[in-house]
Amino acid sequence: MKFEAITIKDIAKALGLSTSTVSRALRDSHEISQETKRIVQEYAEKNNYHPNPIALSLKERRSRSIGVIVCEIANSYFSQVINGIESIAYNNGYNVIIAQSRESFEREILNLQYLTSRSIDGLIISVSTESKNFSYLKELHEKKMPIVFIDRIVDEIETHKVITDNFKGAYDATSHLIERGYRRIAVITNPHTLSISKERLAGYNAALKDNGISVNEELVKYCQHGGMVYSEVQNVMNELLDLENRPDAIFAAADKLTTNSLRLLKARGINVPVDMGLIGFSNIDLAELLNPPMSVIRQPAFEMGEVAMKLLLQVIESKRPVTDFETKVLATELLIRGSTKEKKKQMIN
Amino acid sequence: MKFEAITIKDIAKALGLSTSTVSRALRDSHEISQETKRIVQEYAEKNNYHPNPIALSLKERRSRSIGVIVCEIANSYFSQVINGIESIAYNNGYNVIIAQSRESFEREILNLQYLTSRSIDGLIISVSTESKNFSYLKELHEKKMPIVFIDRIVDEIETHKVITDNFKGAYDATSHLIERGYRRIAVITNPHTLSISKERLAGYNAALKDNGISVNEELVKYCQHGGMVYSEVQNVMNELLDLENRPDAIFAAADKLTTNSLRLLKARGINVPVDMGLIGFSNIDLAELLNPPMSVIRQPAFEMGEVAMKLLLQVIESKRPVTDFETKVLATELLIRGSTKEKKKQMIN
DNA sequence: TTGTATGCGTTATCAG
DNA sequence: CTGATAACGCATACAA
Repeated sequence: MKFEAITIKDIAKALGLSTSTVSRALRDSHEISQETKRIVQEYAEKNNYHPNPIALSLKERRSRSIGVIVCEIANSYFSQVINGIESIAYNNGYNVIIAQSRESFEREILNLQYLTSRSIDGLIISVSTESKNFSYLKELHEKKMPIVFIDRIVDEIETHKVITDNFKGAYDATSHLIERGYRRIAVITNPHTLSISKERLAGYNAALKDNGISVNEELVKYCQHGGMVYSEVQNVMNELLDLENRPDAIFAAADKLTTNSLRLLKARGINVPVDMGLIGFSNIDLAELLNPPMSVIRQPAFEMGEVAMKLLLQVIESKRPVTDFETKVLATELLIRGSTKEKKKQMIN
Repeated sequence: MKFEAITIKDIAKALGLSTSTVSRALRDSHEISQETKRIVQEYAEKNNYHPNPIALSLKERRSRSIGVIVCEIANSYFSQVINGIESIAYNNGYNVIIAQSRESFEREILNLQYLTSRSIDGLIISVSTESKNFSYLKELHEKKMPIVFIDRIVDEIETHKVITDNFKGAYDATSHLIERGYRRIAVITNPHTLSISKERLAGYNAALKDNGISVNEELVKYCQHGGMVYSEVQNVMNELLDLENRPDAIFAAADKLTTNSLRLLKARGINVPVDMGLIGFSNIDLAELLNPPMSVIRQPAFEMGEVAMKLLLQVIESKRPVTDFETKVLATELLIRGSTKEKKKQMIN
C-alpha cells in the first residue's frame, strides 16, 4: 500500500520486537517460536500488512513485472496476444507493463530504454515495421535480459521466438483464392524488413508457382507503416485498381491491411468477392458476419501470448538457460466462411 | 538496466569521488564545479548509466507507473481506451500496468491489491459486472490513492469519473429503432449493478415512453457476466426468441452484448434487420462492413482514455486536490449505417 | 565545492 | 529463539 503503508518496522515497534524477528515470523521461519509467530501474523493480518514490493525489488533485484512492446494495443491480433500473456502472468504473480511502438522505431527504442530501466524481469516484443537496426535489442540480449519475440521476430538474435507458420498461412490463403477461380492475385503486405512479411510473401509466391501462375511484381505492394497510415494503404490500393490489367483478387498479409483493404474496396463500390476476391490474415471476431462472410487466415493469438509468457517465465525463473532457446511455430487456421449460400432478403436498415 | 548495471557507486569509485558528489553532478546541481560535472557526466554517458528506478521509487515513494483495471483487454472498446491512456502516459513518462478482472469480483480485488501493493501512483478502473462491494476501493480512496473511474463508475466514491452520455446513447439507439418502424423492442443489458446499465436502461425506457410504447418487463434481459459467457447471452436470446410474442428488434446495451447478439441471430438464421432489428453499443471497427451495415452507438473510447489519464495526472502531480473532483461526460455517437440501398450481387465465396 | 551519514522497506548474516 | 547490522541504489541534510 502506498499511502499510510504499514511496514515491518511499525509492527516491530508496536509489538516490541525487532524488525528481523518480525520479518522472519511473517515468512514463517522455523527459528521463531510459535507464540511469536502467532502474535506477529495476527497483528499483520489485522493491520492489513503487505510487504513493499519496491523494497523487495531493490533487494532481490527483480521486479516481478515484465514488459510487452507491440505496435498497437487496439489491434485485434495484439490485444488477443496480450490477453494470453496477461493470463499466464497473472497466474504466476507477474505484472504486465504495456508499451506501444505505433510502428515507430524511435518509440520502440524509447519504450525499450524505459522498460528496461524500470527493471523489468523480461521482455516480450513484436518489433515495429520501421525497425531495421536491432543493436539495442542485441545489447539487451547480451546483457542476459530474458527476451521472447512474438510474431515479428528478429532472426539474428538467438532467443525464444513464438511465431505461426506464416508460409503455410499465406500459401493456404493464396491457394484458396486460386481454387475459387481467381488468377490475377495481388498481395498487400508489410515491408520486407519484417520476418513475417518475407515468409508470407514466400508462401504467396509458392502457391502461385505451384498452380502454374507466374508472379507479377506489379501486383506486390508494400505498406511501410503496416497499415497504421490509412492513406498509405489507400495509395497502394489505388495503384492496384488503376493498373491497366487490374487484379481479380487481393491477399492482405496482415490484420490491419485486411480490414483497411476491405474498407477501401467497399468505399470504391467494389463488390467482394464478385468484382474482387479478398482474403487476408485477420483476427477480427466478426469476419464471419461480414458481407459476404469473409474467409480469413487466423493466427492463434491468445495461445501465442500464453506460449510466449510461459517461455519467458522459464528463462526468468532460470529453469532454462537463455542459450537453450527454441522457436515455437504454431499453426495458422484457414477459416473458410460463407460457403453456404446466403439468403438474400430485402433490407430495411 | 538490470544486468551488470552500473551504479552511482561504480562511477564514484572509478572517478575517485563520493557517491553524493556523483549524484549531484548527474542532477546538474549548482554546488558542483563545472569541471567535476563534466567528468562525471561524460563518464556516465560513456558507460550508459541509468538511475535505478526501483531505488528511486523506494526513495521518492512514487513509481511513475499507473495501474489500469478493465474487464478485458481483447475488447474493442477497452483496447481503444487503453490506447488513449497509454498515449498520454507515454508523453508524460509514465508506465501503464494492465490488469484484467474478466468480470470477476475476486480477480478485481486481487488485481487491486497487487497493483496498489506494487506502489502504483494512480489507478484507472472500470469495475467488473460482478462487483457490488466497493469497500476496498473506498478504502484506497480514503488513503488518498488517486483514482479515476472510466465508463463503469462507482457513484458513491467521490473522485474523477469519465463517462459517456449513456442515457442519450441508449435513447438515440432505441429511437432509431422506433423510427425504422420497430415497436416491440427488447433490450439485452449488463447487470444493473453497473452504473452504465442503469443509465442505458433509463434511456431505453424514456425513448419508449416518449413514443407512446409501454415498457414490457419480459423484454428486458440481463447478462450477469457482461457477455463474457457466451452461453449466458445465448440463454437470454433464446428466452427472447421463444416468447409467444417475440420482439421485433433488440437493443444491445454493451459492446460484447452487441457482437454476441449479432452472432447468435446469425446462427439462428434470423435475418437482421428484416426478421429482427438490432442496434447496440459497439466500438467494433467493422460495423459498417457488416451485412447489412449495422447502425451502432459508438463511445469515444480513445478520447475517454486520454481524458482519464489527464485527470489522473493532475491528481498525481498534485495540481488538483482529490476533493476537487469532476465528472467528464463525453457524447456518444449514433452511427447510422447502410442508409443507402446496397447492391445485391451473387456471391462466389 | 565535496564528503559523510542517514533513510526508504526488506532480508541475510552474524551475534547473542 | 531473537536482535543488531549491513546491504540493495539513490538523494539529501548536514559537516567540513
